[in-house]
Amino acid sequence: MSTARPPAGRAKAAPDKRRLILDAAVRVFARQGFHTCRVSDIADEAGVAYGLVYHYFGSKDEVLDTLFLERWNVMLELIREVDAEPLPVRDKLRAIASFIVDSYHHDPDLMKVIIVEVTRAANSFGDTHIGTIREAYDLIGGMIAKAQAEGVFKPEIEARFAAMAFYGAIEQLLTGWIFGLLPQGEEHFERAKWLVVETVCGGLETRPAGHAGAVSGPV
Amino acid sequence: MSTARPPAGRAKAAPDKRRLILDAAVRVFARQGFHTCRVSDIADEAGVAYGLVYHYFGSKDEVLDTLFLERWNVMLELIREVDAEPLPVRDKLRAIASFIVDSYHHDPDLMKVIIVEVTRAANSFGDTHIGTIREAYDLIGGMIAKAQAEGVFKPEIEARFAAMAFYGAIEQLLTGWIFGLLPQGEEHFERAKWLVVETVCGGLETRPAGHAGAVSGPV
DNA sequence: AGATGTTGACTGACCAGTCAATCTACTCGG
DNA sequence: CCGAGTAGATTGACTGGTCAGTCAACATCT
Repeated sequence: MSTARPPAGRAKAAPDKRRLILDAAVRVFARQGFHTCRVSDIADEAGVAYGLVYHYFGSKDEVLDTLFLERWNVMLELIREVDAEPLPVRDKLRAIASFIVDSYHHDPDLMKVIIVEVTRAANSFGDTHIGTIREAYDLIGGMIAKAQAEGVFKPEIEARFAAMAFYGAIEQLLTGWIFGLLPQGEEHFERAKWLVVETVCGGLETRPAGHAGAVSGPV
Repeated sequence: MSTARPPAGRAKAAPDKRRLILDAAVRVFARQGFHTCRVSDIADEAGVAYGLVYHYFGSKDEVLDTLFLERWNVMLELIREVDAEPLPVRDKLRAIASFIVDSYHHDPDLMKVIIVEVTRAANSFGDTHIGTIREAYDLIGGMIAKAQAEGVFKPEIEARFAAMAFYGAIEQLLTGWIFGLLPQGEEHFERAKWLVVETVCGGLETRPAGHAGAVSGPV
């Protein structure tokens, strides 16, 4: 049941096999998929004995759970921080899109695993973490609702729906990269962030005019 | 290898066990997920002997492949038809959104299976059908590119990206329904179609003004 | 009688999870 | 400073159960 068993006072040289296993699992899950890979694949990839995986994790599932929660909580944290600041919606959404795209840029395998095996897995893992996943959607929905209350966004579109569409658009861009359907690279990543925010905000904003200074593209 | 083995000249009373198995598979896949269910679950659900599944299909995989292709090809067909007609982009996209949402409305389980097990499964099935899946994205991308060429849509957003965002927004709405995160029902389905088109087109159109007659909502 | 449909017991492979043994690294009394 | 004691880390052979796919027999139709 325990999700992590940090060696606490460890700080010096130790190779931290737990981390090693987690990182290896990301690569293996990304390459073969959670259901198709064997626990021994993870152990091999980590250069570690089979049994050690079970020393640190209660089950194969727990390895994936850990990976997901580790990352998703970072995102939740960021969303909350952004939400707390007194920024225009557009900037808030922009920050979220940036975070997700940057996460992919930084570790494509991890994001692939999270999206494919958890976020979109309507059975097993998706169900298990639905509450945690939902938090993100709700937070975004809240931002949009607030913008509507302030008159920045049109009120006739349910905030929850808009939040899902926004998040879905981002995730699909990642999917496009994962499947090799969209061109990757720094430049395209920046462009994608801009596109998503521009599109969604453009469609939601009250005053369709006034793209002042934002029309020319990202960075 | 063969995907289907249609009984050809069949037309009369036969219970058409093949169809029975396919329909049962949809229910079982939707309920338990492809990887977690056993072939015997499908046979049981269909009220048919285990071996009969292998009489009609070469493998468990082939059952899913068949379900996916059957439906995806219908969608491809629709997109091509819509594309061929001389309609404004907005109407074309609207038709696509409608089709997908209606498909979910008509058979939620089937759409759930297709999305969760194929469309978004970056390994195995996703890879197998990537070409077919891509066709849909390309077709939509083409529509958007054309609209850009005509000056209806802004040219600075890559059409391919916009297509992915559009499709992703729709799929995420279905995901919201599948996970029980969004309210369902005729009314909400109609609203969702409108939202997606309104949002995406609103963000892509050249003249952000002129929502004439479309602002008040669907139907 | 031949073809096609239908049955379900069986097999062979595979793999998650267990466990007893071995190996560290560090503690502490002498 | 030493060496027995110990707790955690690490190993990999093994087990128990599961399940995709096979097949030989039986049924039904033409």
